[in-house]
Amino acid sequence: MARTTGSHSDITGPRVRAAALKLFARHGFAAVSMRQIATEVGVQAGALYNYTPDKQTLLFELMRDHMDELLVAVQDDPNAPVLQRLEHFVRFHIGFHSERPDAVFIAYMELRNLDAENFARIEVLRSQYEAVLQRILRDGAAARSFDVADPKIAAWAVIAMLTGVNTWFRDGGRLSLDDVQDQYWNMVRRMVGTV
Amino acid sequence: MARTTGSHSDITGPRVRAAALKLFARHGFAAVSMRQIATEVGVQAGALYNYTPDKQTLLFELMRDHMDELLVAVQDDPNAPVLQRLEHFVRFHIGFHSERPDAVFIAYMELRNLDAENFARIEVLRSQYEAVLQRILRDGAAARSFDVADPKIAAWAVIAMLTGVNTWFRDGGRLSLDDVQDQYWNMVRRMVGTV
DNA sequence: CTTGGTTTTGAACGCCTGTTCAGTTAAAGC
DNA sequence: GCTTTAACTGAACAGGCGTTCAAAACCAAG
Repeated sequence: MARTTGSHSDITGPRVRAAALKLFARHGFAAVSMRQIATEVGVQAGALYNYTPDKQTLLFELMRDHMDELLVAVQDDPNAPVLQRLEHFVRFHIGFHSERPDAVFIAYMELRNLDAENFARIEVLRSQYEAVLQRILRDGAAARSFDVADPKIAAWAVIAMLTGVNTWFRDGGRLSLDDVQDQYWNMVRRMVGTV
Repeated sequence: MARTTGSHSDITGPRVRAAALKLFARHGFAAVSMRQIATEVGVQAGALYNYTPDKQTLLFELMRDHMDELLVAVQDDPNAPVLQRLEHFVRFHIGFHSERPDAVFIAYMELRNLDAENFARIEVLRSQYEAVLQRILRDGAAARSFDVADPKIAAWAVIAMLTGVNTWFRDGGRLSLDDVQDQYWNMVRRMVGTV
């Protein structure tokens, strides 16, 4: 036996995913060819197929990995004060998403390029994330800490608003991440009618 | 002279744009071929070039027409009470966008498929629309009717939130358009700290 | 019914697509 | 230093791409 450890696949594999992530985010899944990804990695197109069975799976796994990371990272303590839980969620969402703009972009833009089965899988993960915020809003409404007519819609509204940050926020711009988190937390706090 | 009136181009032209709008929204600009559009129209691919110089221009004109319509339709009366101006904007945005989901989808998703020049043109139009809401928020802040720390960011937050409606709202669903407009107006009113 | 202009066809252009695979390269373990 | 095998190349496959254009079809006006 030879070449089991220290083989290049440990290096090339991540580089393939990184190149795909970058190019898909920049130009869109359908507009990027396997040869473009290969060139970015510094390899021939055929070599990519050591790391993914096909282009569709490459996209799906990028999205799934992103959603998995998101679900692991979001943490909600049901025993904490509900206002604090909401603040934590808002700051977390902005912070987490601002650190991986490419993955976020792909996760929101390339859903329609997934086949039906993969689409359904991603949708499950997305719903699980939304459910975290819905739970917070429902608990807050039940405790009369919040005044939200429809927690589902309020959750969608908050998430859309927070995710929108990624369209303009750039590190080193006019506002620091902290500034942005403060401002959005302020807006969300009012939005849910905190009493 | 012959065949000046009643010629087919008056019919085919709009049909080409309608087919492109539908297919671009469903599958994405890069994933749709000129032959697919032609099939949808019931014509050969070559015939499309009587109606657009190329695929890129077809996309650009769909986006430009949508933005033009939007800018004509949005109406803000600087002399009206500022709270009323904001309410009108919120209800208008939701109503206008819910009527043309395909065009909205394209306008937000296909920016990266525009060449640099066309991208810049669309960005100008988008800024003009954002400026309408910014003006309202600024006026409201100046009159101490609103409490907004940063009108630019508040405008982005509101627009992102409102545009998010299109990802889930379907006519004939659980909520009527009026319900949705009411709920979002409620959230926005609180968000800007109406006094 | 002919004329003249509009609209469409259908084939062709060169190039790019995702994917496969026999053959080459190179490094780790003996 | 030889063997083994993971990693990669480079060519090929069948098919699709955007776009062009001569020729045909079509239809209203004269």
